[in-house]
Amino acid sequence: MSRKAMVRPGGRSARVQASVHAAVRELEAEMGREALTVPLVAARAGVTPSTIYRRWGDLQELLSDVAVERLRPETAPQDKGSLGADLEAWAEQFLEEMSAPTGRAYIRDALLGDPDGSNAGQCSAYAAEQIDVVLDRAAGREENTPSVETVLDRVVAPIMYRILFRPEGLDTAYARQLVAGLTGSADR
Amino acid sequence: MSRKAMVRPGGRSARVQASVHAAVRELEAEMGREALTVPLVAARAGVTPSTIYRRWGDLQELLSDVAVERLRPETAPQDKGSLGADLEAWAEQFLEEMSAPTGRAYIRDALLGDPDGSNAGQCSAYAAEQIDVVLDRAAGREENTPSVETVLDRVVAPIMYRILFRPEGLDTAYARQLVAGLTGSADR
DNA sequence: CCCTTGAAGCAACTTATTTGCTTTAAGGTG
DNA sequence: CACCTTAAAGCAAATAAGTTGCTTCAAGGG
Repeated sequence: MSRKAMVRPGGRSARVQASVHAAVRELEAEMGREALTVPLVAARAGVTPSTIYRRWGDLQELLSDVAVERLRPETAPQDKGSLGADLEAWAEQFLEEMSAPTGRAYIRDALLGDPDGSNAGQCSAYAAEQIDVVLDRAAGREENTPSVETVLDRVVAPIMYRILFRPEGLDTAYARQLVAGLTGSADR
Repeated sequence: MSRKAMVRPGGRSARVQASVHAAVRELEAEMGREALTVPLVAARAGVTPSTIYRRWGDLQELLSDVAVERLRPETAPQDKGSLGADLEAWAEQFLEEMSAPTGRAYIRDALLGDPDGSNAGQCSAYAAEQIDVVLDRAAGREENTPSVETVLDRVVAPIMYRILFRPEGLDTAYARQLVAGLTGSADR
């Protein structure tokens, strides 16, 4: 979000940004990600290509911004009554969303056009927030809780690693197994 | 390696591929990754741009191929006398290589221009091979060994996750801590 | 209400990418 | 060994993308 963050909040810039993002989403849905080009997006957004080049630099950075928006979780994690059950449910859903073809495409896009790593950092922050909610809830129940860091290392990282580097045979059982390994041995 | 794999082994194709790869490495060293373009690489390699476009599709796929080559480990893991020490040494070195700016760039490139995931899979296979050597050695000493999968989940995945998503404050202590968590509790 | 200023539009220009056709040379065949 | 076959390379023309200097617009501050 390097450039986006500098945008003036209320006026024309905001409208341009919104219409460009909307154009990306529409065209992605209509013709697929492969078919996107800057001039095409510009035309749909009613904007000149140079506006996009100047604000985003290139297609990848624009897609990265849009991808991060789509990776933002929409709902708080479900409350299943215990830390183990909450984490399990969250991890399963996370794995399912992220390992689906569209999820993987968003992750790749987010990483891709991200010179300074801020978009990738945002993705990780989303996961950390969700985990934080689960852990706070468990702490409220006086359960023993691992740290957010530990959950990131033991659950999130393996899932993401496999999605990115070994996309074969990923299923929700894997997510359950990771959570079990964590709650079972109660590390750290 | 989708396209590269189809190349006839001995003849002109192989020479072209070698000279294109060499051109990428030279130009990367001389002018930096940002400055690379297909026409530039082609000129250095003594080849027409259309050759590159037809064989690799675009600059990203070419860079991805080259990046994977550079991520291939060059030496077998050191033998430090015990599983814990071997894993620790390997993990430290892995983290240092991968988290250095050039290592991160190669990882990103490898993931980036990799439509079918085969280059990313190769990266993971390299790590798995190295770990396999360490584990075999430990088994030969009659030590209790975790599975390769476990080491990937508990050591490699967290390191890669942090490199890609949270590049702040990574040091060898982190690698040691991951290995300690694994050998200490002897999971699975 | 009028400046200031960052961002958008426009247009000319440069560079990259695609494509049809021709030529080359590796590898197999008689 | 000369001759085919064929995948891949070269070439060049055409299209498309990306860059840039300059002009115009409109939000926000005085």
